Amino acid sequence: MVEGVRTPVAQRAVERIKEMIADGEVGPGQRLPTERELSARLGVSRGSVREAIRSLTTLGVLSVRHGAGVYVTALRPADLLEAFSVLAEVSRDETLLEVLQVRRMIEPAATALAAARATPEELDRIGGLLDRMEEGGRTTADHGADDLGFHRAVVACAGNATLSAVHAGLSSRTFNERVWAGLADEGLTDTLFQDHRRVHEALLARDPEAAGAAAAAHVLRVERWLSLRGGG
Amino acid sequence: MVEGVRTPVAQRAVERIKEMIADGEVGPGQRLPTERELSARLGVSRGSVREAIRSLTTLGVLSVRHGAGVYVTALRPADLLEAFSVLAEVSRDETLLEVLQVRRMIEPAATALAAARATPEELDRIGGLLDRMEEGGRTTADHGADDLGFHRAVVACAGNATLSAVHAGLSSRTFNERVWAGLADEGLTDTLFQDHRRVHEALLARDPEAAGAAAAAHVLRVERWLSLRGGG
DNA sequence: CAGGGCGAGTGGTCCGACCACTTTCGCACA
DNA sequence: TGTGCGAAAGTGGTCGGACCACTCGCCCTG
Repeated sequence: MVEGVRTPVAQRAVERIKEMIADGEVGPGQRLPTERELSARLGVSRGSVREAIRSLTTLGVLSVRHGAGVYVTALRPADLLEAFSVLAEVSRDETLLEVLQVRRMIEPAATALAAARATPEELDRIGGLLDRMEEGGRTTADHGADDLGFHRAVVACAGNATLSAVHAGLSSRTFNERVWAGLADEGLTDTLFQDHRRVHEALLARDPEAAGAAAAAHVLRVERWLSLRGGG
Repeated sequence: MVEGVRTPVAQRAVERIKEMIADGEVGPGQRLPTERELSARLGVSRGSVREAIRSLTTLGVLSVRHGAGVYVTALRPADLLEAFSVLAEVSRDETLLEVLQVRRMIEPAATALAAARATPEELDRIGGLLDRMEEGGRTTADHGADDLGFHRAVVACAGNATLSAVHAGLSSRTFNERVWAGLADEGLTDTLFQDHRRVHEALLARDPEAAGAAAAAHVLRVERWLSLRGGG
């Protein structure tokens, strides 16, 4: 025997469950066998089954309902990418620059798409977000959160759930708060507000190019601030 | 008491461990306390601690070494986005169109960056990939795998690990194999080879715009084929 | 027929035991 | 004195069983 590779039981259980889904034994939205039955069928302890389920739940493949059973999710990108948001959550400055660089690739294109596809209601709602954001009495932390909401709303208008999920993974509230606090120190809050208005106007005008350009300028502003602050 | 929200213990354990990392109590590469000690410190059973660890391991935040301990990963995007690759693995056709749309946003920009940053060695290697790919005797499945390698190599030249990780999550070998098989049926294999060559030439010429355009055309070709096949 | 309650079934959590693996340290040997 | 090996301690891996918390459906009651 030169095997040498001992795969953890829980890991194998993950594979087996994934197979059950891939083979169509259980489809999206359907219920998985009981933890106790899976335990018997896979020949592993219930604890290991639970670890496997926990793993797939974290990935957004399964969804657990206490007392009711374990279900396969709809397997939509949004389900699978929710976990993905830890990235921006634990990343550090060097990687934040990388993250922003990727956002600068995505957001302009997404915003351009939004200009073509956004519904009047969506545009209205975005305008409302901006109005509220510019009201007095809001902290920089609020601004960071509002900004996040604004960008997500815009990207959502593009009508691509995968895009929204990826974008969400590249954004984070805490990071945004830091950025807005930093930019406020330099008196750039109004400049950022203007960036937002410019995007909104381009969306209202159904002008993809202008929308994309406005979004690119906005992200670039943040990116430049971060790189200067980090470098010097 | 109108609380009503009973957070699962294991979930809270996840939060606590994430806090430990966010607060710098344990940094990247460092060892976490023992499962048994965490169990005591968090006031939950070892089983629940294990589920929490399993969850964070799945996310790429922790790494477990049997008999040696649990470690925090380097927390590089590549670590955190590995899990992300399940997306392309279990997605179905409708979402594949969304995925391709996102790739069409990313790849041109990434390829343009690569034109500016690629080292001669990298360009050489990419040329070698293309040579091998165009040799005789390769199946369409091989072509799909080769294509994946080509795109990943190009994106890697951009020098942005986050970008590479996101791109990897949006690509999948099995999907590529299907596409190349389908396109081969329509005699388009050579057209795709030409797409690749055009990208490579633009990289060699250090021409970002041409590189981006070539990449966009390539992805668009695949996207169009998929949407036509899906629609009719 | 409608309402409510009870019970079976499911996931949630805990405990304690033992196995598999890694690392370390001290002893015996050269 | 140096070195290599083996035992032991410590860590994660797995198991089994027990009990709690929650959901749902059946059945009894009015």
